[in-house]
Amino acid sequence: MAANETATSPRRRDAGKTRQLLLEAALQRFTRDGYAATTVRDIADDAGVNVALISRYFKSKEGLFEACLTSSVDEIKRTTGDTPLSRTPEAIARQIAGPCTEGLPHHLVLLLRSSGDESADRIRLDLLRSYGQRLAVAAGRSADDEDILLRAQIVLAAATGIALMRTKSGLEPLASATAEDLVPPLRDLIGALLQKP
Amino acid sequence: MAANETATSPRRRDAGKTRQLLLEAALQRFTRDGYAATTVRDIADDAGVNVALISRYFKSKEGLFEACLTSSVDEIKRTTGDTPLSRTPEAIARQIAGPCTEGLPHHLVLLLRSSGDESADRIRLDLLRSYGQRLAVAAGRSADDEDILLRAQIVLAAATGIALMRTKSGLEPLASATAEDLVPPLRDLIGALLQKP
DNA sequence: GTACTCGGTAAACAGGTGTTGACTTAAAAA
DNA sequence: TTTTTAAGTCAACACCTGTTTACCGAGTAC
Repeated sequence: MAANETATSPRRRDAGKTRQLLLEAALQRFTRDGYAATTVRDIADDAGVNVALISRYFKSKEGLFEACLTSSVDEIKRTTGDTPLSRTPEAIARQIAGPCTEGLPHHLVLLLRSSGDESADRIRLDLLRSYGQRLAVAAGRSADDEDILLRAQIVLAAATGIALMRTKSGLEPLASATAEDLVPPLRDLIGALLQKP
Repeated sequence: MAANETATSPRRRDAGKTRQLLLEAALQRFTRDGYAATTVRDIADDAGVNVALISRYFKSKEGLFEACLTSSVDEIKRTTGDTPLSRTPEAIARQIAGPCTEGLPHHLVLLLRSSGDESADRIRLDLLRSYGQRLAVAAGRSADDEDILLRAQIVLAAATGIALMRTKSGLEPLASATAEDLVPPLRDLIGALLQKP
């Protein structure tokens, strides 16, 4: 059933609103199932709107996917701000350990999805690169240091893998571990990779 | 062009051989592009055989995918043997740091792919679970210790994420890092997660 | 009221998907 | 050789994919 439908309100006509409904539904589907496994009819049904509106508002399925990507990038930037990341491994760990249906883990998983499209790949790569640099800076190092940059990217990749494994595999105890369970090991992981020796 | 074709040999009829050709082509495709993005015609073309033979030898696309999964599981077991894993973080790191087109990283990426089929999911989950346990044992702990099991699974998830990021994102310097580059940070990562305090 | 705008709908489209069945033909058995 | 077996081929199938087109009708301006 559509997310916003109620018996009393048959949903007034509002292009902006339905555009956003489509975007949210697409974000969920693309993140959970990937690009190829998701059909435009799935997305439209989830959003409770007509399929043709995807082509109208986003030009194509790929256009919708790109919109999801940039929307995700924007929200990451909005959430974490322009300021450098929290400096302590503890704080970084806490971000990664968040619920995997929202927040950073969710966005990281989407960033791994690929439509095969070139411009989408560029968006994805740009964010990963900048996020890696900020992670290096947060560790109190220069982003020019190739070694620490590699280590920061390993942290990023590890966080993504953990998020993916948590949501998709059902591997226990990892899948249903709470943030409290995850923070201590993640703190160790981040500390070992980024802390100055 | 087909992997085995040469000008001199028009390939003799051999059910076992073509079955294996299909399996190898499917492994590559499924691992690189995922289940939904891969067509049976792609696989058949790569293998240089007729599409209909997929249905004949593996019953369906899903059957072929399952065959890939169990084949991958078998090879992991064959490679790492029944004996516990190497005990040192260094040795484990070296496995994870291997080339991402073969060996453990390759297999781990395939294990993340999903066809949505239930029995395939079970195969995947069984291997992940057992591999996590062996990792815990290799760390010199009991597999019953919930905390160390969680940490072992985090190592597994991290290794998978790294393999995926290396092959799919093109994020530098991670994407083209050599094993020598990767082993030191990975040794730190594994040591921090699994070493006794 | 009428005319216009534009968000929304329905049906069809062209092409690609996995799968099937009848056929051919190479190789082994008689 | 002839017969028999089974590996491989071909063409069609029913369905699903993303996308487009023509149409409907609620809300607004006149």
